[in-house]
Amino acid sequence: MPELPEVETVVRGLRNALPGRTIAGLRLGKTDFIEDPGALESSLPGARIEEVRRFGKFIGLRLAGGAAGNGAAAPGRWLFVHLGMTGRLTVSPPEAPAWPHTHVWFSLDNARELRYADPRRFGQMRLVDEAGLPAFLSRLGGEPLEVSFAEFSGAIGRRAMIKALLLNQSVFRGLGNIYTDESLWSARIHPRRNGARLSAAERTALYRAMRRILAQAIRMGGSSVSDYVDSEGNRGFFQLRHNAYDREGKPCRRCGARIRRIFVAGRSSYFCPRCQRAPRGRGASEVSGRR
DNA sequence: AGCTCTTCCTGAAAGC
DNA sequence: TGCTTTCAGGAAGAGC
Repeated sequence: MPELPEVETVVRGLRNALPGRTIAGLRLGKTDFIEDPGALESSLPGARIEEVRRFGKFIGLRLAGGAAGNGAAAPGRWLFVHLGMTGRLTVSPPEAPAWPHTHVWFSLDNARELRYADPRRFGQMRLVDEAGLPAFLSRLGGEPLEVSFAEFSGAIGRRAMIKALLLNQSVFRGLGNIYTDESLWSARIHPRRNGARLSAAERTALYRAMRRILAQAIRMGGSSVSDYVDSEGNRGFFQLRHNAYDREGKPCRRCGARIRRIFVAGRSSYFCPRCQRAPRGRGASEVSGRR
């Protein structure tokens, strides 16, 4: 599942290949994950890719030129790509075999292809013009690696389970199931703890853990637990360092207790029942079913 | 405000 | 062995 470190890795790769290139043409397969497929087809050919940026889990390609639809020069705009769970955005020679479920092919002006493959099509692709950018960004919280401790502390000081807060993209943008579980394990905080009830020491530990883990994961090229590969098709290695995520029944690397899995905020949550003490009240460590 | 439930979709894994 | 069923999960929307 691509989260912040995986998307950052993809973006760094795309930065080596895309800026300055012009989109010569594009071909679409299934389009139900694209907000307005017609807009892509009619206006992207001829557009130049100026910049590649990451906004949380979104990959943003800043474009200039291309058709505006009425013959006038197109305004600046962004093509946003979200990889969902199984999306892959890669650059390859046109003759290279495509992954199964490739649905978008952008031919570039240097005989390379930018391709988007996504078996489950939980990804997204949409065009946003400059005027729409503030509205797009307003739905997203701060970047986890850029917010100050004061901002972090304020954002999680809410009456909701800390796991739900960290996953909520309007609180912070870019965290997903893997990095929330890893951060909470590292900071010894149970996923069902109430954000507003975390002590200053716990908030500090969580802030530091989150930053350290994200930075380390980026250095290792992200976690490849599902279909994730970078822009060149390579897998990441951080999955080898996971301490909690996907380790149900395995010994905690800190205390030896068995890692458990419960559902919190509608997601699997892996944690150590000994290191991460449940909040007082209901049996928060009981394994609950879903649906 | 914030929770649960549902929907989207496919392939891997479990079940029979 | 082989076919069928179950299920995970990011985001968004509905309903409570």
